[in-house]
Amino acid sequence: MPLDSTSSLTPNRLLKLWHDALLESVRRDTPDLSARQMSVLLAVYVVPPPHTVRGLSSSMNVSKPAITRALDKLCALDFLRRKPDETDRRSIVVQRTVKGSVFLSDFGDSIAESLKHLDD
Amino acid sequence: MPLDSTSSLTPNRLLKLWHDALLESVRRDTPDLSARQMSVLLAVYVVPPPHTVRGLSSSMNVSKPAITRALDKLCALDFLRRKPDETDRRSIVVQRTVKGSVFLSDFGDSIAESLKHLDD
DNA sequence: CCGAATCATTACGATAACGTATCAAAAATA
DNA sequence: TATTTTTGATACGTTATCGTAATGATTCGG
Repeated sequence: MPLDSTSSLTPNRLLKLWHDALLESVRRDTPDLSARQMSVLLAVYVVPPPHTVRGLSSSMNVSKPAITRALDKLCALDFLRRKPDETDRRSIVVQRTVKGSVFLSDFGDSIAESLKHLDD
Repeated sequence: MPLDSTSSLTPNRLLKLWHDALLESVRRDTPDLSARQMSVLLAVYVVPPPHTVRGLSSSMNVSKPAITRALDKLCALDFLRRKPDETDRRSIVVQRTVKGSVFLSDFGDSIAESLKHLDD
């Protein structure tokens, strides 16, 4: 029997999954990112490149300065990297880093763990 | 074939699910809660009562003033309610509200929707 | 009883994030 | 080439949250 046929992921159970995984990340000493910051980070790792400030801004429906600030923090954490766009030097390209990959990979594992113990 | 046997919820796919659902909540005009605030709200709705400040504080590994402040915001939104504990009048009991139930119910539906379209 | 412990909250100064307006630099347009 | 547009970043004042330390109220223990 496949692991995911954890009875059926109803909205209520998904809410519990969200709670468990979120609680784990709040408890841990991991850098606590706002919803926006986390959303930016995930976008870069989950959505195919390239990623620019204006692209993230429009897809998230958030002002450009807010994206710039989120990038400031995520770059300071070394979770993302800004790289000048050679073809259009007004733009920058947001890239992944090893540290960011590890952070999100751990987070993904944490969600999977929460899913595994959803009935405990 | 059950809906949830969506191939198999690997950590990477769970990360994408998290991204999609989080993006939806960032995009929407819904009140944006910090991770801690969301965690408090979810705890009250997902974990069996009773809920007190000290209980939330210790389970989340967060200072009591931080919980009080989160409650300030969540009560202002009418997502939670403080009720004096009759048996021990030093304590308060945190309770659910209709508005909070609706908010979380909608959020659960949103996650379910993201799960449904995980492969789009 | 009366001091000590426990509960939630408030005070405080520091830090972080917000939105709007503006900026310099580069590109597109004319 | 001169003007306009676009891009990402900064400036500015405001609001929100933080952690530590106190505060008032209540309960517990001797």
